[in-house]
Amino acid sequence: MTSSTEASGRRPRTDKQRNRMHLLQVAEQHFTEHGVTSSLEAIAKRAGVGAGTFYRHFPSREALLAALLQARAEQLVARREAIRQQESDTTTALTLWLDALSEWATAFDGLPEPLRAAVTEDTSPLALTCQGYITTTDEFLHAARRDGGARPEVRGRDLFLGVLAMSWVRGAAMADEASPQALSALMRTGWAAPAASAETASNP
Amino acid sequence: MTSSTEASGRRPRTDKQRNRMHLLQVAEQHFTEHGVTSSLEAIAKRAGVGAGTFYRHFPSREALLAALLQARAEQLVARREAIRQQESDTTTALTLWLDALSEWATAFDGLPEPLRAAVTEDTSPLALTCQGYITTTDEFLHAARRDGGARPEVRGRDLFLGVLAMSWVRGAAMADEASPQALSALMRTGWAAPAASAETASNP
DNA sequence: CAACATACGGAGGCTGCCTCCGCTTTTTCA
DNA sequence: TGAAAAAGCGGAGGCAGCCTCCGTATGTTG
Repeated sequence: MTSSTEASGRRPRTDKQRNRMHLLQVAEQHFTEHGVTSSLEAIAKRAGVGAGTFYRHFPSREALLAALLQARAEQLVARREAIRQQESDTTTALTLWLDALSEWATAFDGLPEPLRAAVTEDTSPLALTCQGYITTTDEFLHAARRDGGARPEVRGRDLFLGVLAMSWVRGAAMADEASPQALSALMRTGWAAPAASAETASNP
Repeated sequence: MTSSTEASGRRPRTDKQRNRMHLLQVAEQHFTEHGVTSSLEAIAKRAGVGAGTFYRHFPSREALLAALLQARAEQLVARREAIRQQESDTTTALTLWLDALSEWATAFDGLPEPLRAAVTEDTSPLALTCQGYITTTDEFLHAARRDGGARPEVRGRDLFLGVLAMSWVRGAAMADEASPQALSALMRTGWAAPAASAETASNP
C-alpha cells in the first residue's frame, strides 16, 4: 500500500509514515475499547497529533476502518486458503468460512453497521473489501451447492448480508449467552422444521 | 395514556396536549422522510416549538419513538388477533406474525437499531414494547412447534432478533430487489439443504 | 380578575466533525 | 553543507446537533 495511490516519484516523508502507523495502532486500541463510533478527535488526541493530521491521513471514519481491516484481510485470506486446502467437505468449508467472516465482522463493536453501508455505497473505501468477501462467499457457496449441501436459491450476497446481520444482533445479545449461537444455527437451518415430504402436519 | 403516569389531580394544560399531538404528527412525518436519526431540533423547528418544549415532552429519541410506536402497537395487536382467529395453521400463523413484525420494524428508516438496543437495555422506553412482542412471538412459535412446524431448539427471542436483523439489512439491500425476500426465506429455511434427502436429488 | 401553577422559548454550554492556513520539518540539490 | 522548495503539521474556528436552564407567557382555579 505504501505510496501506491500516489503517482509521485517522491517517497513519502518519514514523519508521515510514522504518524500513520502510530494512528493505526492507537485507533485499533481505541476502537477495541470503545467501538467504531467513538470520537475521532479522541483518537487524534490520544495519538498526540492534531485533528488536521488525523484527517489528512484518514479523511473519514470509513477510510480509517478500511485501513484497519487491511491488516486483518491478510489473516482472513490466509484462513480462506487454509479452509480450501484442509477441508474436503464443501459444506463444512462454507460453514467455516461463514464463521471466519462472522469473527471478522465483529472485530470491533459496531463494525457491522459501516460494513452494511459499504455493501451498497460503492463510494465507501470499504466497498471493495466487502465485494471481495461476497465473491469468496459465493465461491464456497457454489462448491457446497454442487455437492448438494446448500439450497440452490440462496446467493452469496444474501449469506454475506446474513452474516453481517447476525453479527449486528450479537451486539445486543451479549447479555444472553445462547443467542449468538442460536442465531448462527437459525441462519443455517432456519426455524421451520424439516418437512421431509410435503405431508405437512395435519394433526397426527 | 393521558395523564396516566402523572399522579396529579390536575388535568394537563390544553396547550401541552396540543403540542404533544402536533409534535407526534410532525415527528412521524419527519422520520418517515428522513429516518429515525434525523435531527430532533429540526422536528421541533418544523413543529414551530422551541427545543425546550420538545425535550420536555420527549426526553430522548427513544421516548419519541416509543410514543410513535404506541399508535402502531394497536394495529399490530389487531393483526395478532386477526391471525389468531383466521389462521388455523399454526406454522402459517407464525409466518404471518413474523411478516407483521418485520413490517412494524421497518416503519421508519433506521428503526431496527434502537429496537435492538431496547431488547437489552431495560432502561429504554422501548424495552417494554419489545418484550411484549417477544412474548407474542414465543406464543406463536410454541403453537407451531406443537404442530411440528418449527424446530424445537429455536426460541422466540431469537426469532424476534432475527426479524430485527433482517429488517436492518433491508436498509442496505434496497438496491437489490431480491435480497429482502431472500433473507426472509433464509431465516425460514436456512441455507443448508435438507439433509434427510441429500441422496434423493430428484423428486416431488 | 387576580394569583397561582404550568408550560414555553430560545440562548448558551457542550461535544464532535471537519477545514483552512500559517508555521515547522524534511528533502532536494547545488 | 546550507539554503530553497516541497511536504506535512497543529489547532483555532466554523458548523451542527444534543440538551439544560430560567425568565417569561399562558392557561387554570376560585
